[in-house]
Amino acid sequence: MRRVAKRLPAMPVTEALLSRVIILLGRALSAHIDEVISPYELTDVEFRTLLSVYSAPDGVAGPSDLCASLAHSPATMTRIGDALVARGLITRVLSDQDRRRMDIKITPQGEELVQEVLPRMFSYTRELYGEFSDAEKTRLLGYLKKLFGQLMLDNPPAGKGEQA
Amino acid sequence: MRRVAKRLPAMPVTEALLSRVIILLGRALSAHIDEVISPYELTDVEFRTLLSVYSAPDGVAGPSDLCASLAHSPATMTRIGDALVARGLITRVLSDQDRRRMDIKITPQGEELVQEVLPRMFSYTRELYGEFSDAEKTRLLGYLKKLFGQLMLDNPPAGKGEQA
DNA sequence: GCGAAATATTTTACTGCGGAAATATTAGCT
DNA sequence: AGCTAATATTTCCGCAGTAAAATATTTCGC
Repeated sequence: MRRVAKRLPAMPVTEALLSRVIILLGRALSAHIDEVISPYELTDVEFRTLLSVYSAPDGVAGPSDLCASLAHSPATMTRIGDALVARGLITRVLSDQDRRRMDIKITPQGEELVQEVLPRMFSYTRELYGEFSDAEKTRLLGYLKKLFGQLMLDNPPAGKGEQA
Repeated sequence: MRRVAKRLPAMPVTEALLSRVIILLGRALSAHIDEVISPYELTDVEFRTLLSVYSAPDGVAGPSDLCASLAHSPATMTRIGDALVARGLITRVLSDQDRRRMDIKITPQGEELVQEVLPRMFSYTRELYGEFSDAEKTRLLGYLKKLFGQLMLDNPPAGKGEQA
């Protein structure tokens, strides 16, 4: 990147570097999540979907709810559901009130898996920010949120999921 | 996420939130890059490859160099090269010194494209950090680098490209 | 109540990105 | 010369995701 800067002096070096590092960090963090859940034969989106069901207000959610909060198409959500049902992690039955809908619930095995996986992520996450003081973490989060807000101004203000 | 925290009090909320926001930011930034280059009918990896060639030390690079610095497989790099050649943005000829290698050079049209696209990215990038003072940007970058360093300790220290 | 429009989900067919393995060619070493 | 390693390409395949059509059900206006 320095080499690019040499050829285009108008480049905002620090800012471009910031964006680049954020992108790389995002990828690395995603990759780590994949790694933690890979032994369970789940993809990241499957796991995140399971988490959404796990934490759903009444323990029930419909595919459309999950589509909205996870930003996937209905077709994708169907296949994710198939996978989770096949693994016995969720159940999917027709809703009594509205028989167009499906009621998705987590199974005991699903809860068990979540409660087994999340602590592993937590310990790694804690380790990751071990060198940060509480004040630093707070300040970093503030910066990131500010950036996020700026990014959502012009860009599609389409809700990126669960609103932090 | 708050709902998850309610069910698992052991969760490091701030830290998890930090990681989540970084991932989302990374995706949003990537999406914006895609958006800027989409009128040129180039994918992000094609554009990044073009940039690598643009800024290559002697204006020449081989597929294997690009593979290493952009973390792609040889097969992928061949196809990226095909696309860039088809658009007349690079040339790819057998090296004289080593006839296993290809010498990839950027064409005038390629340089033109880079010099047309980058300024657009720059102006957006500047805007993005408009609310940040120099000191804040520096501090943010410091935090992110610290995090990056921590992340590269345990994780595959496999070089993530051009070393910032 | 009954038909039309709206809603929720699934199915089908397709795209795009990326990689692994096999192949061909060449370089370097002894 | 002959063997091994390096370089790039081709072929084939898989994964993840979507759009649009198909299906089933509910809601609303009259």
